[in-house]
Amino acid sequence: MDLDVDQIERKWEKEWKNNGKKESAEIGDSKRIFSIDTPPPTVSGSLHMGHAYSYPHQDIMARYKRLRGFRVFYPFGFDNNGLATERFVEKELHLNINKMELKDILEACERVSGEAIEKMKIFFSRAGFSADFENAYTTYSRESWKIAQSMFIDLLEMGRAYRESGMTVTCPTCRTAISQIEMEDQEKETDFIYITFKSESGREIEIATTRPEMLSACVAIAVNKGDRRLKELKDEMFFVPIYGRKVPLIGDERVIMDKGTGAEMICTFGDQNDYAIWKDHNLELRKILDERGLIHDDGPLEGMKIEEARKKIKEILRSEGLENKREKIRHSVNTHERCGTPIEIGVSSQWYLKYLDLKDELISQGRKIKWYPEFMRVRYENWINGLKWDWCISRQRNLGIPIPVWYCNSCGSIVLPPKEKLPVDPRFDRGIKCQKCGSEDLMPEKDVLDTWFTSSISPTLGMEIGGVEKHYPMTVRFQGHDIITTWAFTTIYRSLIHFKSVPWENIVISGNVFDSKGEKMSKSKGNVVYPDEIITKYGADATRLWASSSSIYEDINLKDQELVRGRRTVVKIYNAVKLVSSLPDAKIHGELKLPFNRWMKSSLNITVKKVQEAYDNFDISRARLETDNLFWNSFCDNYLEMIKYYVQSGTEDEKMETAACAREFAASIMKLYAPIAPFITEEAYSMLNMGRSVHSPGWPETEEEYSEDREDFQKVIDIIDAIRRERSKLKSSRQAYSGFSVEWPFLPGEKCQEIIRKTLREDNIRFANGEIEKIEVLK
RNA sequence: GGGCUUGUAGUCCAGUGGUUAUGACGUCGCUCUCACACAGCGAAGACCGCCGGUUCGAAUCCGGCCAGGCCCA
Repeated sequence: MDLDVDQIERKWEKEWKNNGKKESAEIGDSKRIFSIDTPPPTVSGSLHMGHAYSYPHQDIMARYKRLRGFRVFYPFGFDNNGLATERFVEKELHLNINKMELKDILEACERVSGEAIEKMKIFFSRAGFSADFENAYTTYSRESWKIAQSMFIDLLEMGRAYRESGMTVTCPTCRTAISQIEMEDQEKETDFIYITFKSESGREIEIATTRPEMLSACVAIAVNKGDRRLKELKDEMFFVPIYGRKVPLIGDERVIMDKGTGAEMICTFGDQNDYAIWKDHNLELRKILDERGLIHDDGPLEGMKIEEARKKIKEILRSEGLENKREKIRHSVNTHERCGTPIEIGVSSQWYLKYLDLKDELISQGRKIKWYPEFMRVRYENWINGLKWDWCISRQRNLGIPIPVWYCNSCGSIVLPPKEKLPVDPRFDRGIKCQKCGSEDLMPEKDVLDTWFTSSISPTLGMEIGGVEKHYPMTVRFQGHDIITTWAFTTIYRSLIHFKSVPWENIVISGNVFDSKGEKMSKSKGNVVYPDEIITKYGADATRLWASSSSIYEDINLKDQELVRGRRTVVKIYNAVKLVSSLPDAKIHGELKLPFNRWMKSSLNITVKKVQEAYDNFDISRARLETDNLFWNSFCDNYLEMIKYYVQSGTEDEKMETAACAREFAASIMKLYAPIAPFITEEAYSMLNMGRSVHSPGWPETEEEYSEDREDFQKVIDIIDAIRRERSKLKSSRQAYSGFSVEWPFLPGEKCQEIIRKTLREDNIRFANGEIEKIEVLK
């Protein structure tokens, strides 16, 4: 008969909800706190397998710690703030956000993301997560605004936040400035165009460029300082093809000699390298890109988008014979991670958070946190060492927490709202006066804060909004290795400047999920599998068992076989407990007499200790492995086979002792599995009539008992195994033999001989003490 | 290009110096035995990526190479 896993899981999901179980707040010892800083999932469509893989790890630890009597703080949030959500809503409603009123945009975002969050909650509940969803926060709530704005003002007052006009990295598609955090390198194939510049005196120099559309912004030609052309041509001025302006030749060590022709054109804001050279040589400013990413060259490219302009200028260069050569090259381009658009360099006023001065401190903060695994910290440090610019936190978008600032038109000072007035939205709120001159003629700041500005204070949000007692630093953060440089980094940074503390004592890094072939899942490849499909097919417990099947930090492929194994474990648990639950409901009194009870008790205690140590080290797969071994091998394959005779036909004492032991052992094993497979263990626990929930505090004991008996009895099991092997060799179901003769270096006692006979259901087994292990079949 | 990391039976995954390398999926026998055929018992299947070194002894430590992955340029 098939076990209806789905029905069982739904039953308990409902039961837990109805009982109004407060999973986070009141349970456990208030002096022993285990708090989890959960990365709020981004509200941008459906959940992916990465969520189904890494969120169970947190939940398993939360459940384990509750069993151990800890008070667990497990707040949960949803990230509905910022660009990702705004773009999601845009897509979902087929909106052209650029043509809408700000108010309408924000309203649409709030509505759509609210619906998406409800759907996500349904999934998290179905998957058996025990986080505090009742008090779930969102990163865009009024409370979040208030906290984020208040902290922004703190940063301003401590001189960490500043506004500056300078080079900015912008995304022409998303039409906003972005930070280094959001940049991503991508290999792209591009045309490398060779163009000759001629001088007034007819001398020539050939340059190569991947961005011919920037020609009208060209303000110099640069070669390496060691290039002989620098001496030969240094007094020449060269005409920019098509545009005819004159530009000088300069030398700079940053120009790579063997790339292209060794000469390149320097445009204002061509790329970061251009910008640096432009700045150091005090070259002319030529800005040809506007905020919308359109080119203004007062020439053939006027008003065109970048891609379009590039195509056009290549045509012109070719048709006018100005292009010497065209070469396909692959090179890496900085792009915006959200949309893949190559970034542009511009000049504008933006808000920044200063952190370049804190590199050493940030590294030492990182070292105060215990990383699981340790080597992941290296990535954090590499990232910090590679930081080039302060964190640009202003975004020219609609959805985001407003920067709580006005600018006084009379005296020019920055006007802040009083903290009790927070949250504010300068785009709508009026009635603020300049603190300095009293003027009411203020200009509101229209920019909003980067999403990471809010995400980076998730510990604070969790505690303040999630209704959790102050407990800082939190015990642990779980997250993927792909966001070490974003989430982990920004959180550690914010924690340092606001609280002079690390945000958590531990950080546990998990891997990514790939498809069954080990390839990244992507919509374009069509290999995306969604978590709800998996749960529907295999059940939530099986999915969680899958998530616990290998080391957390390893990338994992979504393989059927591991899910099948998980489901089998669930079925096996159910069946084993079904047998035990049919036995008389007895309690253990005093010393155990039967050797298999003593052996099982001892084996159990050893395993409990190992499992406990594994969980304490966040080594979930190890805990799973040890539990599996004990349950499947010792408990099911041997112990349960042994007790069958004794609970049926043993003496009254034997019956009672064994029934009581089996029940207690099964209940203990359920405790070991409970964090990983919360549903089936709850079902099993109720079948065992244990009264309480398997998830109530309580953990089996670990004292070593009967350890000598365990070792002795292992020899008995060895004999059983050997006879089984012998019997299997006969390949016959018919009893074509009358029994076995066993010669063994170890002679089992009377009771153990009986156990062997009864377990194997072979009445005729003769035992003798011998030198070697020898078994004969009696005809 | 730099850093980190992985490479164990057809497949997945344990194992960090010491006897015949763990377990699962799959395969092949036997068994529908009274919890479970989504099972039990048993069997076959691994030059532990390749090369070299350290060591009495290496899957395990060191170096090089090859092949993946991730992060950063």
